[in-house]
Amino acid sequence: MTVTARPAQETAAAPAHDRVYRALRTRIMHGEIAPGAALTLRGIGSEFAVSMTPAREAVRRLAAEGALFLSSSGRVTTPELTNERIEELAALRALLEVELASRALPRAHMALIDRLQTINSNVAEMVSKRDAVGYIRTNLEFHRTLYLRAQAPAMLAMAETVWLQLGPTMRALYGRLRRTDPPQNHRLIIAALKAGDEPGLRLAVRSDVTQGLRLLAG
Amino acid sequence: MTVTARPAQETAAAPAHDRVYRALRTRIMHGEIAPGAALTLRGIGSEFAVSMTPAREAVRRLAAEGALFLSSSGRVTTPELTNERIEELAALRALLEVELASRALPRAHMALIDRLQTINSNVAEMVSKRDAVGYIRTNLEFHRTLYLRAQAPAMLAMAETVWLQLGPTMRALYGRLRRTDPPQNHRLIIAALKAGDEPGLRLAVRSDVTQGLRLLAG
DNA sequence: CATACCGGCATGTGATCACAAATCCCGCCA
DNA sequence: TGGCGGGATTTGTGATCACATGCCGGTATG
Repeated sequence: MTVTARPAQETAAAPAHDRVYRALRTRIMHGEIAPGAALTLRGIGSEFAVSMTPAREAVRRLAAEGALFLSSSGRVTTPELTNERIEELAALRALLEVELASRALPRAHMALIDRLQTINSNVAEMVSKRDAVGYIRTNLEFHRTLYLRAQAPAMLAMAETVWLQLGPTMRALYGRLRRTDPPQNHRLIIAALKAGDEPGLRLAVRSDVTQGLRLLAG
Repeated sequence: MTVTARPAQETAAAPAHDRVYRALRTRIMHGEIAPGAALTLRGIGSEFAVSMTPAREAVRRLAAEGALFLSSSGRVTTPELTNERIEELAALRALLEVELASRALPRAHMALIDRLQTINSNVAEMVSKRDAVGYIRTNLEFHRTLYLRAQAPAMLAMAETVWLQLGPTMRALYGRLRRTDPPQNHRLIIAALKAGDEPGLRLAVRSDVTQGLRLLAG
């Protein structure tokens, strides 16, 4: 088939493997797939109406980012993380996101803070609706919006890779915990941004990032 | 063709795409390819006596790790980093490797320190021989040997990803700077390990990781 | 009733091919 | 002499196929 040249709308005319990659990536990052779930190349191919070739490329790419696990025989599943691995990834989030927030701080003007507050109200809504996927999505949007201001694309890419790896597990985790209180740490982050309080910001981000992942230790 | 089932020697019987991936990865990480150098799928395929399919998978995997750059039309080159990107990657190295070293410290016994000293003498030899690739290789071996003790595989994988991205640029950088003095920071690292001095270790690692990358700012 | 064997099916791997588009190079014209 | 157009070639993309292997059933046997 090759590229059918979208009549309009699309500016890039994305190749098939890229469309598949992006679709799967979003699904995994948002926790729409359970940990340990199996995928097949032919299954992916038929779902997106492509052959095995682009499906394979998308899967390889995701596996390289740690978003998928390839068994020794090549079978594809979402990763089932051990507690140790989860703690390590949480530590990575803390390390990377504290730095990103710190770099974003001097560039965070009122317009950005307003946007963060808007997003945060969406987060609160998702929490109250107990919409796990919606919560993960808006929560990541909150963090990404802040970190984009850091002007550090490589660092942001690494943070997103960690989110990807945690995706399926996040879903399982947030499904387990029944919370309806709004995200308190997000308010601390916004307050620290307003005050230009860097130590406070670092602490708030660290708490926000590690809070949800701690409860599995019990 | 498929797998020809190695008679012996190999424990894993690596698939073609994996062999290609590993070979290219080593080359790139060790700085054996110049920044901006072009690769072709057919070229890679014929070099490793495989078809385009495994070559493509290896390239995609490396591109996902940032080791290769794919132009919008799909052309494959090693990345040409801007100064900003190099500084960001150096900051990432500092962030990740300081943490890894810190986690390795409590587990660093004499046997490990001895091995580090042996590796370090190899580093010194490479420096005196002005062997850029050999220097990069032994230098990374020094760091990896230390960080393996941190028992943090995800964090180590991220650090290696950063090394990969810097590979081609490292070569160009170290080729430019004519140094023959042995690695002073490595000695500081070893001394801090012996003394169990965590702040000193963090500082030494940070200096070692950022030193070589600073000179481009001038 | 548990376990080991075995056959069929599902699945990943790699080769090959057709196609489109990007790139390159050479000659032409101003 | 320098820039530009156009055709040949290079190059990535995606589909399809043959094949080996691994997985999962049933069945027979202890």
